[in-house]
Amino acid sequence: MAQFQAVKGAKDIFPEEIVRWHYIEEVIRSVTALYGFSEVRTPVFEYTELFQRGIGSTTDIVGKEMFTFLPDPNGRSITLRPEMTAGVMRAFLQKNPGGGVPVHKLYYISDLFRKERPQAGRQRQFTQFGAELLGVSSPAAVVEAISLMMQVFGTLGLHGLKLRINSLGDLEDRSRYREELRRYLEPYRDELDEASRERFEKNPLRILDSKNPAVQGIVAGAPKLLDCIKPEGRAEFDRVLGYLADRDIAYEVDHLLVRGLDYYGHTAFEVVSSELGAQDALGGGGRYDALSKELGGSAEIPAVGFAVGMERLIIAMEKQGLFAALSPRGPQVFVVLQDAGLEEHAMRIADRLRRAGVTTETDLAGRSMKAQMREANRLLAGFALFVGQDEVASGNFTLKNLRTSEQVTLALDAIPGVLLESSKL
RNA sequence: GUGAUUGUAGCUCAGGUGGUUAGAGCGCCAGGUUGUGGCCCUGGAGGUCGGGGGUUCGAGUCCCCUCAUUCACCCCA
Repeated sequence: MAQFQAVKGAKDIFPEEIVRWHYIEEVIRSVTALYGFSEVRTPVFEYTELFQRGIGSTTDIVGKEMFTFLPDPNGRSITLRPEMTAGVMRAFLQKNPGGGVPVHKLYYISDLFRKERPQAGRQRQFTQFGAELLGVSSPAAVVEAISLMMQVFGTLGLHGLKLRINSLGDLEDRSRYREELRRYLEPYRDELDEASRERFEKNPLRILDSKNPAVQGIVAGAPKLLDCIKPEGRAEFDRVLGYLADRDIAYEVDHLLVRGLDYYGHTAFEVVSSELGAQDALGGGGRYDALSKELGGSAEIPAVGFAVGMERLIIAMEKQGLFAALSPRGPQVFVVLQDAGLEEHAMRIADRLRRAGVTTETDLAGRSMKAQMREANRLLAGFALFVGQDEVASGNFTLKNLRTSEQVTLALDAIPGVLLESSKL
């Protein structure tokens, strides 16, 4: 029988890599705290309609990438969450049905599921760190979200990132622009690729971010979305840009940036890294004021948020050598026993050391002393404690410092103190 | 869903035009040191050559199918 493998697009994470996750998570928790964000956890699945309404039924995510199933024959269709924003908004609305609540600042580090073909920086189960600011979407709020995201990157030591930003305007602006774009593209219709021709009908804005060089050439001369935005919207966007400049956050206005999810409006942004290969977006976000009503909320709740791909973050950090300082920590002591007959003594001693707060490893496989010493070395143990007939009889034990190779003989009671003292250095 | 790529020991990989018992490095185990690691030396274990079918006297090598991997497209974090 063939051995089982992890499901396509799903990854196991072992201790060597977990230390990286812990490190990044720690940074995220401390930086979000600086900005007053608190963690939120929502269910991994939601009713399918939530995503259809929230993300938009014409998007690829909803159209072909969701893991959807029926829990029982007559049950409602359920979907493993492909993103977090819709779920967080749903949770918020469910908790605060009447609205009229103060601003909420929430962050999450959560697993998501998308049925895509895996490739570099893309998995079917993946993790996003993200933050949502609910109740305001003022220029100050937008900049707070962006600056939180950038500060996380900065604290992690990432460099060479590019922040791209654009305004998508409101619904009216966009429909006006849609027509203008169609008028511009009409003459080039035959030169567009098949996908773009289809988008011409359904969602012409998405032609803008095509990767096809021929299409990019055509699109380069297209009218700009920003020019179709009403003066108020334009003024707000300029304030966002002003605040960013004030904060020394470098950005680049990208007229071709249109986010793929339907709920975005006004300011949208993304951060790309050249370390990532084809899937170069490290994070992205924007305002989504329209989402709350789309999900049945009684009032429109202004909101801004962003999401960052954790696996991509790890790839980029790895490429920049930012994990070098993460040194593995071994046990403070390894209890080495002379022969298997002393196992009981060794276990008792290990127990005593652990109760005293000393991280302790011991041989569990009844192996030779040489093998035990090798194991101690492999585990990067600080000390070896020898347990033999003589020690048990006399109550005095040999403790060897595995860095310096120095040995001392000590009464058992003195050992925890020595070990705890030495690990402070 | 489409295209390409790769699949040989636990890991990283060698194995011109098909030819006898399939190799290396690292790792693992043991010994050299009958109570002592890291270095060194010696030895050992470990392989349905992804799976199935075919061509052939003979297939790791050639052909077909299949599964899996990786990268890219689509799209997105």
